[in-house]
Amino acid sequence: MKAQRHDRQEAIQKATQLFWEKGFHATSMRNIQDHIDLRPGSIYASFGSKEGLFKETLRCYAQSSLERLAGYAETMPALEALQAFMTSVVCRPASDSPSDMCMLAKTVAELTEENGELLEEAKGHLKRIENAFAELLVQAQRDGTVDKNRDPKRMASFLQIQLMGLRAYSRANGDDKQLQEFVDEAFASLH
Amino acid sequence: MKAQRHDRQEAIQKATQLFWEKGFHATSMRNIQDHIDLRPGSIYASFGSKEGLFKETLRCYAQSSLERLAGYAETMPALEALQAFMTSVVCRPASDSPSDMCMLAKTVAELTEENGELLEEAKGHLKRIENAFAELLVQAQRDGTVDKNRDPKRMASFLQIQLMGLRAYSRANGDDKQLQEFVDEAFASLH
DNA sequence: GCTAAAATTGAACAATCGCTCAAATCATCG
DNA sequence: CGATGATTTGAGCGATTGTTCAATTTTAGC
Repeated sequence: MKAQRHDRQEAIQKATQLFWEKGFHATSMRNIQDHIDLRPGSIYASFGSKEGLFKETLRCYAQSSLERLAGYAETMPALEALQAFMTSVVCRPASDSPSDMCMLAKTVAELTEENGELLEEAKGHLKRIENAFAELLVQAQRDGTVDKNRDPKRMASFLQIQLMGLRAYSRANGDDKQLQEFVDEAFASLH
Repeated sequence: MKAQRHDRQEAIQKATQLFWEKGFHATSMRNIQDHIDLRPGSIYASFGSKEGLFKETLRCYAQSSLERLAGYAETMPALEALQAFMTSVVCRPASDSPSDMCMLAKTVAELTEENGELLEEAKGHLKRIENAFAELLVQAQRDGTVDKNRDPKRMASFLQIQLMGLRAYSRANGDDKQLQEFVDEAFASLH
C-alpha cells in the first residue's frame, strides 16, 4: 500500500475535536469531511466507517492521556505526578479543549449496546488509565507518600470516581475555584 | 381545549425511558411514536417539538428525584435521608432503570450549545437538586449530625460530585460492591 | 515519459431524520 | 340524532444520515 497523501494523524486529531465536543451521534460524517477537508472516499479508505474512525480517535485520546500522565511521572514523585495530572485535567481551562469532560467518560455515558463495540473500547481505555493510576500508587507506597495498608486498586478506583465526578460537575457548573480544593482534599485523604 | 384522549403523564414517562437510555440525539421521534403508540400529530400537538418533549421529560425526572429525596426526609433524620437517597441511586440495581447514570448528568454531558435551551434546563435542575442537598445539610447541622463549621453549600457540591462520579464509574464498570463503601466514606467525612 | 497501481474525488444511493397537514375520527352538547 | 369542534391519523414533505463507486488525479517504478 502506498502512502496516503493526507496526514492520518492530523485527520484523527481533527475528528477527535468534533467527536469530543459533540459526541458520536451528533457528529455527522459531513461535519468531519468539511473539518478535515477530505472527501468521503478517502475517509472510508482510511478508517472503514464512522465507527472505525471514532474508535481510532478513542485510541489516540487514551494514549495521549497515558503519555501525559507518564510525562509527569518522569519529572516528579509518583503521588505528585498523579495530583498534577488530575489538577491539569480538572482545573486548567485548556482553551482549545473541546469539552470539560473526559472523552472516554462522555462516550461511556452516551453510547448503548447498539454500539457495543465502541462502548467496550471506551470502557477498556478507562480501565487501562485506572490501572496506570494503581501502578503509580504502588510506587507512591514504596516512596512512603501513601499509606501502605491501603489497597492501590481501590485507591485508583477512588481517584477515577473523583476525576469523573469533578469533570462532570465542572461541565454542569462552569469554572469553579472550589475544584482545586476538592482535588487537594482527595489526595490528602490518601496519606 | 378538550381533554386529550391519551394519557399525557404516561406518554412522558415512556418517552423518558427512551431518552434516558439512549440520550437525546440517538432517540428518534419514530422510536418514541412506536413506544408510546401515538402518531406524530398527537405528539406535536401536545409537546410542540422533540426538544419540547425532551424538556418535559427532564422536568418530570428532576421533580420525581426531588420527591423521592423529600420522601426519605419525611421518615428519617436529614443526614440519613441524604445517605439513603444516595445509596438507592448509586447502588440499587433498579432493574427497570434505563441507565446507571443520572439522566440530567447524561444530558449535560451529551448536549452542546447547539441545544442550549435544553442544556440550561438540565443544568438548572441539577442545581436545584444540589440546593435540596444543601437544605438537608443545614437541617443536619441543627440536628448535630454534621459539623456546624462546614459550609453547607460546599458540602452539597461535594455530594453532587460524589454522586456524579459514582454513577459514571458504575456505568463504566458494572455493578461494584465497593460503591456502597465509597458512599459511606463520603458521608463519614461530613461528621 | 510511459504505465500500472494507489489515492482521491464528488455525485448519488437508500434509509432515516424531525415535522406538517388535509382528512378521518372521536367526544360533547343541544 | 345531528352538528360542531377538538383530537388523532398516516401519508408524505424536504433535509440529512452513513456509505458507495465509477471516474479522475496523483504517485512510483522502469
